Amino acid sequence: MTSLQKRVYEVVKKIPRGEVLTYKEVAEFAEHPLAFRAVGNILNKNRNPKIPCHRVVRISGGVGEYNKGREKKLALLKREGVVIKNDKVVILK
DNA sequence: CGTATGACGTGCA
DNA sequence: GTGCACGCCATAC
Repeated sequence: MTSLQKRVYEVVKKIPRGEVLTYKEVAEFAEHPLAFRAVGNILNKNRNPKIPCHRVVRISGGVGEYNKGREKKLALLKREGVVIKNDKVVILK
């Protein structure tokens, strides 16, 4: 269990329902701004249901991948109130 | 220890 | 808007 992994889990765990963070944001919050690549890896290997990893999307708004399938991720996000436009997450700034 | 791969991002043609 | 090359970090072999 690396510290990065711990931080990533902490951050992702704190994502409010109906909101999403980008891999880059998660990396920033985890104090490893350049490790967004590793963030994806960590989340991919993660099988902990306490981690809402489906709330982590691409910076371009794309939903990205998911260990249970992109469609599943989309469905979960929609169900939680996230607005999806043309298979892309609408990130309001 | 070097290489390859992956839930990614950026830059450029 | 699309496609491709490169860079980044962690993990698997």
